[in-house]
Amino acid sequence: MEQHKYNIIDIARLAQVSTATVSRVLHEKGGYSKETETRVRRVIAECGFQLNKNAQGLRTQKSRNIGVIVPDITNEFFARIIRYLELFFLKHQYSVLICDSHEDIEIEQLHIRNLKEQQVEGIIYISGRNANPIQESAFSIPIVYIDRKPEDVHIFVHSDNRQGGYLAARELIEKQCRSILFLRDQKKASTIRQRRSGYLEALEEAGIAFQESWEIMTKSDYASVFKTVTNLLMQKGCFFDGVFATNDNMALACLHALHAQHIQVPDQVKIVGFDNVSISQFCHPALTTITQNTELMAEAAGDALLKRIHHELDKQEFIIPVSLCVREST
Amino acid sequence: MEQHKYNIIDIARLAQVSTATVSRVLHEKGGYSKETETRVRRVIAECGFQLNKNAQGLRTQKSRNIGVIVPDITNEFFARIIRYLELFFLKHQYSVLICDSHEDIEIEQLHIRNLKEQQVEGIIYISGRNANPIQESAFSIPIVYIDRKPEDVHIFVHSDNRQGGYLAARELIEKQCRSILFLRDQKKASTIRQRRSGYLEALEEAGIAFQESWEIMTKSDYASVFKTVTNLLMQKGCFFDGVFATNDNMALACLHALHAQHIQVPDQVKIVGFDNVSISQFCHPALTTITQNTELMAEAAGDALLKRIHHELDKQEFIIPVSLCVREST
DNA sequence: ATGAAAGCGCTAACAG
DNA sequence: CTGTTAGCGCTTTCAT
Repeated sequence: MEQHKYNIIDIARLAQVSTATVSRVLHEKGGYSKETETRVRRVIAECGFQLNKNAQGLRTQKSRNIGVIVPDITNEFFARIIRYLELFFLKHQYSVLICDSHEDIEIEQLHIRNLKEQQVEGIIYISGRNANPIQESAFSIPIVYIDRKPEDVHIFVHSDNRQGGYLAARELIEKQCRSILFLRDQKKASTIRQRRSGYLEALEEAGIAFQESWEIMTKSDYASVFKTVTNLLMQKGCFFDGVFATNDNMALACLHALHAQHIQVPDQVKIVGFDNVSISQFCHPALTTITQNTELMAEAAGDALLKRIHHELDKQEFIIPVSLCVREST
Repeated sequence: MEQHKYNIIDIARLAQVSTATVSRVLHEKGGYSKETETRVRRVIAECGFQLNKNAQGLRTQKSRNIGVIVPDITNEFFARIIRYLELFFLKHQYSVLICDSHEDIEIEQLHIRNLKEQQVEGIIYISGRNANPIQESAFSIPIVYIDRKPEDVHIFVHSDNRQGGYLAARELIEKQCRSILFLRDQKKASTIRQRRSGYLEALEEAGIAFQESWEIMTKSDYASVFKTVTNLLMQKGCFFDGVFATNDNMALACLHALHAQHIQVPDQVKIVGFDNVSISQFCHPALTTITQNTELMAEAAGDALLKRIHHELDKQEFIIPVSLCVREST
């Protein structure tokens, strides 16, 4: 194959036209005859010409790049959103620059600096459960937030967490649970608050009085949850017959802790998780859980960002519906 | 904050120097007095000036971008490699453009076209277990392959799969297994072939004669593996006391299939997986597995690519050591 | 130690 | 329908 990299001037020369015409053909702007078009296209194909995005971006002041900042790409839930985001923007001829912040403020700053240098036209900020206190002003670039409500006014999209909490609790109640733990991350986040209120709503609807002792706070990693649940069992026995955990990993740790104490799931205790990541389907018994629609979330965020870039949107909140996925743990 | 975007000319004017000097300060090239330096730096800081990578790339013909193509970012093993790659290149002032091919040749082409337009200086191609037959020539851009041996000469890095297979089988043998299944993806891939040969080596070393019926081929998704193992159990009973699965997901499916037939792990059958993804640590019983060192893989690949870009490397194979992680399934 | 100026590849306004 | 040309922001050679 050709070693030399062709530019638009080479193409113009070879096709015996001006660079303007080549550019017009390239972008299907019209204003050229059928013959010139075919001639130009043929030369482009023959040379394997590729547009130089740097030059284009410099000239047009539009990079067609957008940045995505995520706390941990290794987390399946985030990875899924990113996947759909990429697909969405590919369709719209934008490139996506993915930045894993490792929940480290310095790395995040480095990434943001880089995104600005890359002239991104917009940023999607996925904060997830572990919201960092980032600076939001001082930003002339449009930002769409996923999963986290920023302090000042902005665009953000998130699941219908309240509904999720409600569906989870209702499922447990329908399966005859009367003492339902709310096993949650100790961090305070709007997502958790919303899930809690849905859970409370379902309890109330069923005429079940919420007990303070049902709300179990813990660090959200597997080992911590396992220990918390085990301690609970040791100290107070199995005084509950249902658990709503605020994510699948916590639900799984809870499941194993119960199992280790010879408590049967779902016979003695039923469990509902949140997220519907693959682990919930491949554990034993498979977890009933709340599905967050990552595809819809990504599309809503992408749409919103594009609109924002084109000044067709100022501020808005997008709430993505969730659904109950019943498996073996209830 | 300032709304206007400053460029190097603005800075030059404000600092009463030429753009050349600003550029020199920016890149610490020397050739300026202490005073000018401080003056320039102050202006830069005050304005929040950010370099324009498009212009820089255009002028220098170096984008400082590298592309990473991956079949599925949702797969934790790949996601971990990406994470480390990002970190590595961040350190080296390169941006990483991550492309999820969805194992779809068309999407991959789109991504490759985009990477070329972005003027990437190199590409890291992670093919994983599901190698696509991609075009490798017709490429003037340096490529480093991870996990897959390309047909023509190139740079590639992969785990010591043979050693992994050997360690897995030896662990099983040491724990008194004498009939050890090799549960593998039906696809033929160099990684699997290597793991197989390590497994055979360990058997031979222990004086165990390999039986054809021990090699179980199956599609690698959870449901298929579950079905395959279940069928095996139905038809031939539990004629084995150990299983070496070529990845953790398969090992997990096997574990659950055994469990469903009331076969105890590790009492009756012991299992070793491969990869050491988080699921292997959070399942019950936790899986003994072979750890692939994703960090080292990423660093080797990054190093190699950088060297290749600077013409300091032509062709080479990098083999990354693996290790045995003993947990509860053996 | 510093500045002037050319030019990277492309687009778009303007001229014809 | 097509061409000419200025200029996007930056680096770098050559002068001074």
